[in-house]
Amino acid sequence: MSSEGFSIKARGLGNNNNMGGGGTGTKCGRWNPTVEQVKLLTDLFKAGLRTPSTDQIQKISTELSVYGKIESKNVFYWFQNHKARERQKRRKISTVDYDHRQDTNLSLSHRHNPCHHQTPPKDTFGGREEEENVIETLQLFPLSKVERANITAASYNEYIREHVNTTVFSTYSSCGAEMEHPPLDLRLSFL
Amino acid sequence: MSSEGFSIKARGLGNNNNMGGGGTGTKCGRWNPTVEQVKLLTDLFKAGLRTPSTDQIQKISTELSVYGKIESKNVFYWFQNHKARERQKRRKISTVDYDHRQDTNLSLSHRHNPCHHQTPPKDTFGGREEEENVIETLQLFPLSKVERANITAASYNEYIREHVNTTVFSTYSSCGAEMEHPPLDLRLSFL
DNA sequence: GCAAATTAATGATTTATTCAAG
DNA sequence: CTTGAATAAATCATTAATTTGC
Repeated sequence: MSSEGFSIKARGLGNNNNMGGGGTGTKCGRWNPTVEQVKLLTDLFKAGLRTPSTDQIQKISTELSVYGKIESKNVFYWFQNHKARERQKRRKISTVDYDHRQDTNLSLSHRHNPCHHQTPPKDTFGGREEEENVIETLQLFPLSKVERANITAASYNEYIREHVNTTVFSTYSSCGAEMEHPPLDLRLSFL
Repeated sequence: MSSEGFSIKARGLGNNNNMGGGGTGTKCGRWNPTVEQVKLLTDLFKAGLRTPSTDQIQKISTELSVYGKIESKNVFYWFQNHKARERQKRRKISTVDYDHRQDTNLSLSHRHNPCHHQTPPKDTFGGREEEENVIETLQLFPLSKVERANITAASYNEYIREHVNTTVFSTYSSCGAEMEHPPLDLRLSFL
Protein backbone atom coordinates (compact mmCIF):
# COMPACT_ATOMS: atom_id res chain seq x y z
CA MET A 1 0.00 0.00 0.00
CA SER A 2 1.76 2.97 -1.13
CA SER A 3 0.53 5.98 0.44
CA GLU A 4 -0.57 8.61 -1.82
CA GLY A 5 -0.67 12.23 -1.20
CA PHE A 6 -2.17 12.30 2.18
CA SER A 7 -0.39 13.66 5.07
CA ILE A 8 -0.64 12.60 8.56
CA LYS A 9 -1.32 15.21 11.01
CA ALA A 10 1.19 15.25 13.72
CA ARG A 11 -0.70 14.30 16.74
CA GLY A 12 0.23 15.29 20.11
CA LEU A 13 1.85 18.47 20.90
CA GLY A 14 4.97 19.05 19.22
CA ASN A 15 4.18 20.73 16.09
CA ASN A 16 2.93 24.08 16.79
CA ASN A 17 4.03 26.78 14.56
CA ASN A 18 1.78 29.54 13.77
CA MET A 19 -0.18 28.77 10.84
CA GLY A 20 -1.43 31.80 9.22
CA GLY A 21 1.37 33.52 10.92
CA GLY A 22 1.05 36.76 9.17
CA GLY A 23 -2.57 36.85 9.95
CA THR A 24 -3.01 38.53 6.68
CA GLY A 25 -6.13 37.37 5.11
CA THR A 26 -5.48 33.72 4.83
CA LYS A 27 -5.87 32.39 8.16
CA CYS A 28 -5.75 28.74 7.60
CA GLY A 29 -6.23 27.74 11.13
CA ARG A 30 -9.72 26.57 11.57
CA TRP A 31 -13.12 27.79 10.79
CA ASN A 32 -14.28 30.43 13.09
CA PRO A 33 -17.99 30.88 12.75
CA THR A 34 -19.61 34.24 12.99
CA VAL A 35 -22.50 34.81 15.28
CA GLU A 36 -24.93 34.73 12.40
CA GLN A 37 -23.62 31.42 11.27
CA VAL A 38 -23.87 29.93 14.69
CA LYS A 39 -27.30 31.35 15.11
CA LEU A 40 -28.58 29.76 11.99
CA LEU A 41 -26.96 26.46 12.71
CA THR A 42 -28.35 26.47 16.18
CA ASP A 43 -31.80 27.24 14.91
CA LEU A 44 -31.65 24.39 12.52
CA PHE A 45 -30.53 22.13 15.27
CA LYS A 46 -33.27 23.27 17.55
CA ALA A 47 -35.71 22.75 14.78
CA GLY A 48 -34.70 19.16 14.86
CA LEU A 49 -32.09 18.85 12.23
CA ARG A 50 -29.52 16.48 13.45
CA THR A 51 -27.68 14.94 10.62
CA PRO A 52 -28.10 16.93 7.46
CA SER A 53 -27.71 15.24 4.17
CA THR A 54 -25.04 16.32 1.82
CA ASP A 55 -27.54 18.27 -0.10
CA GLN A 56 -28.68 20.09 2.95
CA ILE A 57 -25.16 20.69 4.03
CA GLN A 58 -24.45 22.21 0.72
CA LYS A 59 -27.34 24.55 0.95
CA ILE A 60 -26.64 25.52 4.47
CA SER A 61 -23.07 26.13 3.62
CA THR A 62 -23.92 28.29 0.70
CA GLU A 63 -26.34 30.24 2.72
CA LEU A 64 -23.89 30.80 5.49
CA SER A 65 -21.14 31.83 3.20
CA VAL A 66 -22.80 35.18 3.02
CA TYR A 67 -21.67 35.82 6.53
CA GLY A 68 -18.18 34.66 6.10
CA LYS A 69 -15.89 32.01 4.90
CA ILE A 70 -17.19 28.55 5.38
CA GLU A 71 -16.96 25.15 3.85
CA SER A 72 -19.30 22.22 3.73
CA LYS A 73 -17.21 20.22 6.06
CA ASN A 74 -17.54 22.90 8.66
CA VAL A 75 -21.26 22.47 8.63
CA PHE A 76 -20.91 18.75 8.75
CA TYR A 77 -18.58 18.88 11.70
CA TRP A 78 -20.63 21.44 13.47
CA PHE A 79 -23.62 19.17 13.53
CA GLN A 80 -21.59 16.21 14.58
CA ASN A 81 -20.04 18.08 17.44
CA HIS A 82 -23.09 19.90 18.53
CA LYS A 83 -25.15 16.79 18.58
CA ALA A 84 -22.56 14.87 20.51
CA ARG A 85 -21.99 17.61 23.01
CA GLU A 86 -25.58 18.26 23.67
CA ARG A 87 -26.00 14.63 24.37
CA GLN A 88 -22.97 14.61 26.53
CA LYS A 89 -24.21 17.58 28.44
CA ARG A 90 -27.47 15.87 29.05
CA ARG A 91 -25.89 12.71 30.14
CA LYS A 92 -23.82 14.44 32.70
CA ILE A 93 -26.79 15.96 34.36
CA SER A 94 -29.25 13.19 34.39
CA THR A 95 -27.66 10.09 35.60
CA VAL A 96 -30.95 8.53 35.86
CA ASP A 97 -33.50 7.33 33.53
CA TYR A 98 -33.19 3.92 32.29
CA ASP A 99 -30.36 1.61 32.56
CA HIS A 100 -28.26 3.28 29.98
CA ARG A 101 -26.02 0.52 29.22
CA GLN A 102 -22.44 0.95 28.44
CA ASP A 103 -20.64 3.52 30.30
CA THR A 104 -19.29 0.86 32.40
CA ASN A 105 -19.91 3.02 35.27
CA LEU A 106 -18.02 1.42 37.83
CA SER A 107 -19.92 2.79 40.64
CA LEU A 108 -23.27 2.96 39.28
CA SER A 109 -25.16 0.16 40.60
CA HIS A 110 -28.55 0.60 41.52
CA ARG A 111 -31.60 1.44 39.85
CA HIS A 112 -34.10 -1.12 40.34
CA ASN A 113 -36.41 -0.09 37.79
CA PRO A 114 -37.97 -2.93 36.01
CA CYS A 115 -36.81 -1.42 32.91
CA HIS A 116 -38.22 -2.65 29.76
CA HIS A 117 -35.98 -2.41 26.96
CA GLN A 118 -37.72 -1.61 23.86
CA THR A 119 -40.64 0.52 24.36
CA PRO A 120 -40.50 1.88 20.94
CA PRO A 121 -44.08 2.72 20.37
CA LYS A 122 -44.82 6.26 19.86
CA ASP A 123 -42.58 6.87 22.77
CA THR A 124 -43.62 9.43 25.17
CA PHE A 125 -42.65 12.45 23.42
CA GLY A 126 -41.86 15.80 24.64
CA GLY A 127 -40.23 15.20 27.90
CA ARG A 128 -36.73 16.24 27.73
CA GLU A 129 -36.75 19.94 28.00
CA GLU A 130 -35.77 20.32 24.43
CA GLU A 131 -39.18 21.35 23.45
CA GLU A 132 -38.42 23.28 20.41
CA ASN A 133 -40.94 21.29 18.59
CA VAL A 134 -40.79 21.98 15.01
CA ILE A 135 -42.27 25.17 14.02
CA GLU A 136 -45.31 25.10 11.92
CA THR A 137 -43.54 26.35 8.94
CA LEU A 138 -41.16 23.55 9.10
CA GLN A 139 -42.45 20.60 7.36
CA LEU A 140 -41.26 17.16 7.41
CA PHE A 141 -41.06 16.09 3.93
CA PRO A 142 -40.67 12.69 2.67
CA LEU A 143 -37.96 13.24 0.30
CA SER A 144 -37.61 11.37 -2.79
CA LYS A 145 -36.98 7.88 -3.47
CA VAL A 146 -34.31 5.82 -2.30
CA GLU A 147 -31.82 3.53 -3.39
CA ARG A 148 -29.52 1.52 -1.43
CA ALA A 149 -26.12 2.84 -1.29
CA ASN A 150 -23.90 0.65 -3.22
CA ILE A 151 -20.48 1.49 -2.47
CA THR A 152 -17.74 -0.18 -4.15
CA ALA A 153 -14.84 -1.68 -2.47
CA ALA A 154 -12.80 1.17 -3.68
CA SER A 155 -13.79 3.46 -0.92
CA TYR A 156 -13.21 0.84 1.63
CA ASN A 157 -9.80 0.24 0.34
CA GLU A 158 -8.95 3.82 0.62
CA TYR A 159 -10.31 3.91 4.04
CA ILE A 160 -8.16 1.05 5.06
CA ARG A 161 -5.20 2.45 3.37
CA GLU A 162 -5.53 5.63 5.25
CA HIS A 163 -5.77 3.97 8.54
CA VAL A 164 -3.20 1.40 8.00
CA ASN A 165 -0.75 4.10 7.46
CA THR A 166 -1.55 5.92 10.55
CA THR A 167 -2.43 3.26 12.94
CA VAL A 168 -2.13 -0.37 12.70
CA PHE A 169 -4.82 -1.97 14.57
CA SER A 170 -7.27 -3.84 12.49
CA THR A 171 -7.77 -6.20 15.28
CA TYR A 172 -10.78 -7.79 13.88
CA SER A 173 -10.92 -10.92 15.78
CA SER A 174 -14.50 -11.89 15.84
CA CYS A 175 -13.86 -15.42 16.69
CA GLY A 176 -17.02 -17.00 17.70
CA ALA A 177 -19.61 -15.50 19.82
CA GLU A 178 -17.52 -13.65 22.26
CA MET A 179 -15.10 -10.96 21.58
CA GLU A 180 -12.81 -9.21 23.80
CA HIS A 181 -14.36 -6.80 26.11
CA PRO A 182 -12.26 -5.92 29.07
CA PRO A 183 -14.74 -5.28 31.78
CA LEU A 184 -16.99 -7.87 30.41
CA ASP A 185 -14.63 -10.73 30.57
CA LEU A 186 -14.87 -10.80 34.25
CA ARG A 187 -18.53 -11.11 34.10
CA LEU A 188 -18.51 -13.78 31.53
CA SER A 189 -16.29 -16.06 33.42
CA PHE A 190 -19.14 -18.25 34.31
CA LEU A 191 -19.78 -19.24 30.79
CA MET B 1 -45.74 17.42 39.54
CA SER B 2 -43.01 17.57 41.97
CA SER B 3 -43.70 13.98 42.30
CA GLU B 4 -40.09 13.59 41.75
CA GLY B 5 -39.80 9.98 41.02
CA PHE B 6 -36.31 10.04 39.82
CA SER B 7 -33.77 12.12 41.39
CA ILE B 8 -30.17 12.03 40.86
CA LYS B 9 -28.84 9.03 42.50
CA ALA B 10 -25.92 9.64 44.65
CA ARG B 11 -23.24 7.36 43.60
CA GLY B 12 -23.72 5.34 46.61
CA LEU B 13 -24.00 1.73 46.18
CA GLY B 14 -27.42 1.38 47.40
CA ASN B 15 -28.49 -1.57 45.49
CA ASN B 16 -31.97 -2.53 45.81
CA ASN B 17 -33.37 -4.48 43.03
CA ASN B 18 -34.63 -7.73 44.14
CA MET B 19 -37.98 -6.39 43.95
CA GLY B 20 -39.99 -9.39 44.40
CA GLY B 21 -36.79 -11.13 44.89
CA GLY B 22 -37.77 -14.66 45.36
CA GLY B 23 -40.89 -14.10 43.49
CA THR B 24 -42.75 -13.70 46.66
CA GLY B 25 -45.99 -12.16 45.91
CA THR B 26 -44.60 -10.19 43.11
CA LYS B 27 -46.62 -9.48 40.19
CA CYS B 28 -45.90 -12.83 38.85
CA GLY B 29 -47.40 -12.40 35.52
CA ARG B 30 -44.27 -12.53 33.59
CA TRP B 31 -40.61 -12.22 34.08
CA ASN B 32 -39.56 -8.78 35.01
CA PRO B 33 -35.83 -8.47 34.68
CA THR B 34 -33.82 -6.42 37.06
CA VAL B 35 -31.36 -3.90 35.82
CA GLU B 36 -28.48 -6.14 36.61
CA GLN B 37 -30.00 -8.89 34.61
CA VAL B 38 -30.67 -6.68 31.67
CA LYS B 39 -27.24 -5.22 31.94
CA LEU B 40 -25.57 -8.54 31.73
CA LEU B 41 -27.78 -9.81 28.99
CA THR B 42 -27.14 -6.70 27.02
CA ASP B 43 -23.46 -7.01 27.54
CA LEU B 44 -23.55 -10.53 26.29
CA PHE B 45 -25.48 -9.45 23.29
CA LYS B 46 -23.09 -6.66 22.62
CA ALA B 47 -20.25 -9.03 23.01
CA GLY B 48 -21.63 -10.91 20.10
CA LEU B 49 -23.76 -13.56 21.60
CA ARG B 50 -26.85 -13.93 19.53
CA THR B 51 -28.16 -17.39 19.91
CA PRO B 52 -26.90 -19.01 23.06
CA SER B 53 -26.84 -22.74 23.22
CA THR B 54 -28.87 -24.58 25.73
CA ASP B 55 -25.83 -24.95 27.81
CA GLN B 56 -25.06 -21.29 27.75
CA ILE B 57 -28.63 -20.41 28.48
CA GLN B 58 -28.49 -22.59 31.50
CA LYS B 59 -25.37 -20.94 32.81
CA ILE B 60 -26.59 -17.48 32.12
CA SER B 61 -29.83 -18.24 33.83
CA THR B 62 -28.11 -19.58 36.87
CA GLU B 63 -25.83 -16.63 37.02
CA LEU B 64 -28.67 -14.20 36.76
CA SER B 65 -30.76 -15.91 39.33
CA VAL B 66 -28.79 -14.24 42.04
CA TYR B 67 -30.32 -10.98 41.01
CA GLY B 68 -33.82 -12.22 40.99
CA LYS B 69 -36.19 -14.79 39.78
CA ILE B 70 -35.52 -16.01 36.34
CA GLU B 71 -35.93 -19.06 34.21
CA SER B 72 -34.04 -20.42 31.29
CA LYS B 73 -36.79 -19.71 28.91
CA ASN B 74 -36.62 -16.08 29.88
CA VAL B 75 -33.08 -15.96 28.71
CA PHE B 76 -33.94 -17.76 25.56
CA TYR B 77 -36.77 -15.42 24.78
CA TRP B 78 -34.78 -12.42 25.68
CA PHE B 79 -32.22 -13.18 23.06
CA GLN B 80 -34.80 -14.03 20.52
CA ASN B 81 -36.62 -10.81 21.07
CA HIS B 82 -33.63 -8.64 21.40
CA LYS B 83 -32.09 -9.87 18.24
CA ALA B 84 -35.29 -9.57 16.29
CA ARG B 85 -36.10 -6.16 17.58
CA GLU B 86 -32.73 -4.75 16.94
CA ARG B 87 -33.08 -5.83 13.39
CA GLN B 88 -36.61 -4.65 13.17
CA LYS B 89 -35.66 -1.30 14.48
CA ARG B 90 -33.01 -1.01 11.88
CA ARG B 91 -35.31 -2.10 9.16
CA LYS B 92 -37.92 0.34 10.15
CA ILE B 93 -35.54 3.13 9.78
CA SER B 94 -34.49 1.95 6.43
CA THR B 95 -38.04 1.76 5.32
CA VAL B 96 -38.68 5.24 6.43
CA ASP B 97 -35.69 6.15 4.55
CA TYR B 98 -37.37 5.04 1.48
CA ASP B 99 -38.79 8.43 1.47
CA HIS B 100 -35.80 10.47 2.05
CA ARG B 101 -32.70 8.46 1.92
CA GLN B 102 -31.21 9.18 -1.29
CA ASP B 103 -28.23 7.64 -1.77
CA THR B 104 -25.34 8.09 -3.34
CA ASN B 105 -24.97 7.41 -6.69
CA LEU B 106 -22.03 5.60 -6.38
CA SER B 107 -21.74 4.92 -9.93
CA LEU B 108 -20.58 8.33 -10.42
CA SER B 109 -17.15 8.73 -9.26
CA HIS B 110 -14.46 6.27 -9.59
CA ARG B 111 -12.87 7.13 -6.39
CA HIS B 112 -15.40 7.23 -3.77
CA ASN B 113 -18.23 9.34 -2.96
CA PRO B 114 -19.00 10.69 0.33
CA CYS B 115 -22.06 9.05 1.42
CA HIS B 116 -24.23 9.68 4.21
CA HIS B 117 -26.79 7.74 5.90
CA GLN B 118 -29.24 9.38 8.06
CA THR B 119 -30.27 7.42 11.00
CA PRO B 120 -32.78 8.64 13.38
CA PRO B 121 -31.63 8.23 16.89
CA LYS B 122 -34.25 5.83 17.79
CA ASP B 123 -31.83 3.79 19.62
CA THR B 124 -34.18 3.28 22.31
CA PHE B 125 -32.80 0.07 23.33
CA GLY B 126 -30.55 0.13 26.08
CA GLY B 127 -28.84 3.13 25.82
CA ARG B 128 -28.59 6.01 23.61
CA GLU B 129 -30.53 8.66 25.13
CA GLU B 130 -32.66 10.27 22.68
CA GLU B 131 -33.81 13.50 23.87
CA GLU B 132 -34.40 16.36 21.56
CA ASN B 133 -36.85 15.85 18.87
CA VAL B 134 -35.05 14.41 16.08
CA ILE B 135 -36.14 14.86 12.63
CA GLU B 136 -34.91 12.93 9.81
CA THR B 137 -35.65 15.29 7.12
CA LEU B 138 -36.22 18.86 7.53
CA GLN B 139 -37.75 20.55 4.64
CA LEU B 140 -39.25 23.89 4.39
CA PHE B 141 -40.33 23.73 0.89
CA PRO B 142 -40.92 20.81 -1.28
CA LEU B 143 -38.19 21.62 -3.59
CA SER B 144 -35.53 19.20 -3.12
CA LYS B 145 -36.23 15.99 -4.79
CA VAL B 146 -33.34 14.24 -6.05
CA GLU B 147 -30.61 14.23 -3.65
CA ARG B 148 -27.78 12.00 -3.71
CA ALA B 149 -24.40 12.24 -2.30
CA ASN B 150 -24.34 11.65 1.31
CA ILE B 151 -21.81 12.12 3.89
CA THR B 152 -20.32 10.07 6.50
CA ALA B 153 -17.77 10.86 9.04
CA ALA B 154 -15.26 8.48 7.69
CA SER B 155 -15.86 8.95 4.07
CA TYR B 156 -16.16 12.63 4.34
CA ASN B 157 -12.87 12.50 5.96
CA GLU B 158 -11.36 10.74 3.08
CA TYR B 159 -13.13 12.97 0.73
CA ILE B 160 -11.65 15.91 2.38
CA ARG B 161 -8.24 14.46 2.36
CA GLU B 162 -8.46 13.71 -1.27
CA HIS B 163 -10.06 16.75 -2.60
CA VAL B 164 -9.52 19.29 -0.01
CA ASN B 165 -7.34 22.21 -0.51
CA THR B 166 -9.49 24.03 -2.85
CA THR B 167 -12.48 26.15 -2.52
CA VAL B 168 -10.89 28.48 -0.17
CA PHE B 169 -12.73 31.48 -1.06
CA SER B 170 -12.68 34.43 1.12
CA THR B 171 -16.11 35.64 0.91
CA TYR B 172 -15.88 38.13 3.58
CA SER B 173 -18.81 40.23 3.03
CA SER B 174 -20.26 40.99 6.28
CA CYS B 175 -17.91 41.43 9.07
CA GLY B 176 -19.98 41.52 12.01
CA ALA B 177 -23.34 40.89 13.19
CA GLU B 178 -25.44 43.66 12.27
CA MET B 179 -28.85 42.84 11.05
CA GLU B 180 -31.64 41.46 12.93
CA HIS B 181 -32.53 37.93 12.51
CA PRO B 182 -35.53 37.37 10.40
CA PRO B 183 -38.00 34.78 11.49
CA LEU B 184 -36.75 31.30 11.38
CA ASP B 185 -39.00 30.21 8.64
CA LEU B 186 -37.64 32.78 6.35
CA ARG B 187 -34.13 32.11 7.23
CA LEU B 188 -34.48 28.49 6.57
CA SER B 189 -36.11 28.89 3.25
CA PHE B 190 -33.02 27.97 1.43
CA LEU B 191 -33.30 24.43 2.47
C1' DG C 1 -4.84 49.45 29.67
C1' DC C 2 -2.09 45.64 27.41
C1' DA C 3 -0.08 41.45 26.60
C1' DA C 4 1.80 37.05 28.26
C1' DA C 5 -0.06 33.03 30.65
C1' DT C 6 -3.85 30.05 31.69
C1' DT C 7 -8.28 28.12 31.05
C1' DA C 8 -12.58 27.17 28.60
C1' DA C 9 -14.84 26.18 24.06
C1' DT C 10 -15.25 24.02 20.22
C1' DG C 11 -13.53 22.77 15.45
C1' DA C 12 -11.33 18.64 13.31
C1' DT C 13 -9.67 13.62 13.50
C1' DT C 14 -9.44 9.14 14.88
C1' DT C 15 -11.37 4.89 16.99
C1' DA C 16 -14.95 1.68 18.33
C1' DT C 17 -19.69 -0.10 17.66
C1' DT C 18 -23.46 -1.66 15.23
C1' DC C 19 -26.50 -3.63 11.80
C1' DA C 20 -26.94 -5.59 7.43
C1' DA C 21 -25.77 -7.63 2.93
C1' DG C 22 -23.21 -10.95 0.22
C1' DC D 1 -18.43 -15.34 8.60
C1' DT D 2 -16.69 -11.53 6.07
C1' DT D 3 -17.11 -7.06 4.81
C1' DG D 4 -19.73 -2.58 3.69
C1' DA D 5 -21.65 1.65 5.67
C1' DA D 6 -22.58 4.91 8.83
C1' DT D 7 -22.30 6.73 13.02
C1' DA D 8 -21.30 8.15 17.91
C1' DA D 9 -17.72 8.37 21.23
C1' DA D 10 -13.25 9.72 22.36
C1' DT D 11 -9.54 12.46 21.53
C1' DC D 12 -6.56 15.93 19.61
C1' DA D 13 -5.60 20.71 18.55
C1' DT D 14 -6.51 25.59 18.01
C1' DT D 15 -8.88 29.59 18.85
C1' DA D 16 -11.59 32.79 22.18
C1' DA D 17 -11.98 34.06 26.92
C1' DT D 18 -10.19 35.02 31.14
C1' DT D 19 -6.85 36.02 34.48
C1' DT D 20 -2.74 38.08 36.05
C1' DG D 21 1.39 41.05 36.46
C1' DC D 22 3.14 45.13 35.16
